Amino acid sequence: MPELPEVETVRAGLAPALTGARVLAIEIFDERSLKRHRSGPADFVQTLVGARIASVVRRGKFIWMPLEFDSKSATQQAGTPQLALVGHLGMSGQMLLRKRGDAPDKLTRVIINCETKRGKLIEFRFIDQRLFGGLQLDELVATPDARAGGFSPNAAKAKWWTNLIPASAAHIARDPLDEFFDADAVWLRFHKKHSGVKRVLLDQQLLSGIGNIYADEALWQAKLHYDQPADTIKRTTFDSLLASVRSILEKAVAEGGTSFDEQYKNVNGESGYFDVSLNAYGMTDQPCGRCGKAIRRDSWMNRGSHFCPNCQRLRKTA
DNA sequence: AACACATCCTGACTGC
DNA sequence: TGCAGTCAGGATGTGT
Repeated sequence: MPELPEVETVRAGLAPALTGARVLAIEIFDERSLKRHRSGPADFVQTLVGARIASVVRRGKFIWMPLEFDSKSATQQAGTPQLALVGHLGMSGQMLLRKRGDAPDKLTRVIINCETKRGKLIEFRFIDQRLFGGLQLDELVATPDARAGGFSPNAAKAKWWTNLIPASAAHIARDPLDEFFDADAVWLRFHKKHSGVKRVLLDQQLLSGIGNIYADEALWQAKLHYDQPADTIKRTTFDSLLASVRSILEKAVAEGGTSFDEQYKNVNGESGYFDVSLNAYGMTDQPCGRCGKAIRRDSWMNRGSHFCPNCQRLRKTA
């Protein structure tokens, strides 16, 4: 499912169409996609209809759209919290952009009808097979470090929402592609952890955006076993692991995300191409691209860990 | 506090 | 064809 590169591809696809767009109407086909919106589906609709989308922002795997309300500007000035439409793709979510009236997409859970700032009528469709993802309206709060909440292309000029983040995503760490990502600070916490390095890489509160695929790929590139305890890893190894993470994420972003299965789609419903360059994930029994030994898949945390048993060995220190 | 684990869900695909 | 079993890239709450 979607990890940082897929979510960024979606964000980048949504932004040109949705920035400045106004919400006209909402169709809910499955309320479970709104379960994280605590005030209920009716409140979701009532609040969101009429709002204008100010931007599309991402941190890690979270996407949010700061909202502006013409009719409520007076109360906003009086201290009402700023709101954002927050989305998470979970394991199987997609966010598609369609023209009003286009053929239906399977498993569509919510449609948000919008008018773009150029006056085009479009549908933002939230599709989700497993319902682990969802949409919600959430209050924006100040970031703890008073810097940008997340990535968006028009954040260069400070806007009212620049240094805000949805409360529900405030605990999510900056991702390795974030311009304010602090490698030294991450190292300080990383090297004290006794858990296996893969578990630590997947901890969104330490660094965000990495999921099972890119964890396996980065560990393969850095020649680390998934269960190598983080506190046995030297700073130089951590640095090269981080360099691997960054280069893999950047490459995947440049290629528009992975499409290992049919779940991941960009906003036009198209798959990415990164799967051709996977070295570990999904390569069970295939020869390792470095040494030729068969890639192994271990059952791990209710999912899979793919690694080369020759290149990626558990060591006393790494 | 830090860590490990169970749990939330459905649909597509595989193999008998 | 039908059906049971398997699998899936995440996040969170709970218990130790």
